[in-house]
Amino acid sequence: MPEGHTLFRLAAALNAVFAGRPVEVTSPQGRFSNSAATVDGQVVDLAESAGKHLFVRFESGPIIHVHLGLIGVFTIGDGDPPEPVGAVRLRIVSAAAYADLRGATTCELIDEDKMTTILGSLGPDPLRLDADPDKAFARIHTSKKAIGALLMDQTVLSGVGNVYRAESLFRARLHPLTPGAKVSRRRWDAIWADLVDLMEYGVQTGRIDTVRPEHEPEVMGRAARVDDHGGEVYVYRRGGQPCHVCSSVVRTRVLEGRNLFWCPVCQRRR
DNA sequence: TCAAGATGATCAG
DNA sequence: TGATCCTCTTGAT
Repeated sequence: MPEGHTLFRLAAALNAVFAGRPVEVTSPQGRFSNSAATVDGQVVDLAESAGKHLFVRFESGPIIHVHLGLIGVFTIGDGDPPEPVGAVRLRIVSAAAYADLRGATTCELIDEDKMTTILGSLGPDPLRLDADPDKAFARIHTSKKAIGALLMDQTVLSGVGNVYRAESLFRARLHPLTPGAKVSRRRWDAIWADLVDLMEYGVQTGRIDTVRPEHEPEVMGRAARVDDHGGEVYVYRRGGQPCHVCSSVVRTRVLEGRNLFWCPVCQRRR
């Protein structure tokens, strides 16, 4: 259930149990069997994330590339693995731990060149130290598309999903249908800095909390958890409910196939 | 018990 | 833009 912070945490968790160790790699479901056999028994070098992509490198060269998509889940456990439950596409097992992958959009074995191609297709990731927000602004600044759509475009910016989109635009008090070309440099710098802050918090806690005491203390008492995927939020999945800040009814509509949420007063169109 | 919807992305038309 | 992939949770029946 991924936005960028989920993948970042996942890479760290996989490194903690598998990096530098030989692992058994299987595909109980069968769809990854041939590729699994190629790396079965090999030593894991390093797991790393970029945007919503996850890469598990093996010392012998091959790389497992995973994209969880909308519904994929990678679970990690200690000790001996249980009998596979459901469709386990990929299972990695070491002497002390195991990891099961289910429901992923992508699970494939790739080489260094393919990984370079994938990384090259992605916009800057707010969680990576080498990320360059100028690259994203260059795309946004010249686009007629809505900023709400541009933030979700992984070639513009990587790792941001529907929750961070809705919440970062609310926190910037920016209407999601504002054309990219009308977003000023100053505005963009503030959104980027906020995304870095929100996503680093997400890495630390495993939750998406965008209403936080240090940001807006007066709102804390009114904010309510939406569900377990995240924490206290301003507008995400709150369509039809009152805005925590101004009490206006939070709006919702579908934009490019994804649900969009905003407050029509706090995020007034200009 | 069952259907719908969900933090995503790709492909066809 | 809609269909599709795939799994899990939630809410309706």
